[in-house]
Amino acid sequence: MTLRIATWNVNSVRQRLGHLKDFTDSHQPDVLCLQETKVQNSEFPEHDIKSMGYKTVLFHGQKSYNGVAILCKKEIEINNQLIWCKKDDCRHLSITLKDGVQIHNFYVPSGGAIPDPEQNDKFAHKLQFIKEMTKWISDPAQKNEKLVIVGDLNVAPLVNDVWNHKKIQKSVGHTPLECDLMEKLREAGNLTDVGRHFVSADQPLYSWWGYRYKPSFVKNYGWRLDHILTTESLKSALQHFEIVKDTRGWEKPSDHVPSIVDLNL
DNA sequence: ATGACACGATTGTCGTGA
Repeated sequence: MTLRIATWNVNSVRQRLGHLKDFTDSHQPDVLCLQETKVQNSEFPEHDIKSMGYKTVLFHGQKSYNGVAILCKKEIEINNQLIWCKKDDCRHLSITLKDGVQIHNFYVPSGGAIPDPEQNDKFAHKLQFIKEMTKWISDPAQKNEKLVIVGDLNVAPLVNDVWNHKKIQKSVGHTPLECDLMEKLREAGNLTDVGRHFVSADQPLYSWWGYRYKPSFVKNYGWRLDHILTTESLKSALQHFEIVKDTRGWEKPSDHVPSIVDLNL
């Protein structure tokens, strides 16, 4: 059986319903994890999403900012949401499927503009969040499970995860400190970076193109901020990976595009 | 070189994203 999991920072679920339907129809994910839904639970467009074919729709949101959701066509055994950095700011949701595969959907804090935890609380929060994830995945109780960790991790860890490594090194999201923390997270869980499992590290690979500089997408000034990581027990199941770049060229797009993994279970 | 745009909550403009 093939399980297709996708992750997409949609930058407002209500603004992206048309794109969600088109992506669902064209790529048929079994599980679609969303970030930056930007809507409180009472306003979540549950009915619209269910009519796209998702049996189970889980959401954890707040007004204006953040928010995650998991859309699933399969039966779910367990669902859960964890608190990170002692704040319930809607950055995590997880499900466990009947076969024991756990899917964890994360929206890591972006970290503000100044890459200094002394001067910038948002950056301190981001560093703390990644450290907590590292501690969490270090626990053999997690590490030995069949885990798929997806989401907008807001770090582009490798040289070819940004369009200009030299220029961007001083920017939040690609500082040596953040890149190092991401590598430690990966090592702590003995995780496979699925994108780089399929696309060699010497090739550019991006999932985000900013809005502010208009021609960013045309010029391919991108960053790889969205990730899929799997634990060791799923490594042999990895079958296919894809970043669906097309969506960035659609009308009124999210600044992020979906990433997809197929697992052969 | 951090401005540029998009979004939500608001009614004028601000906080946020990265």
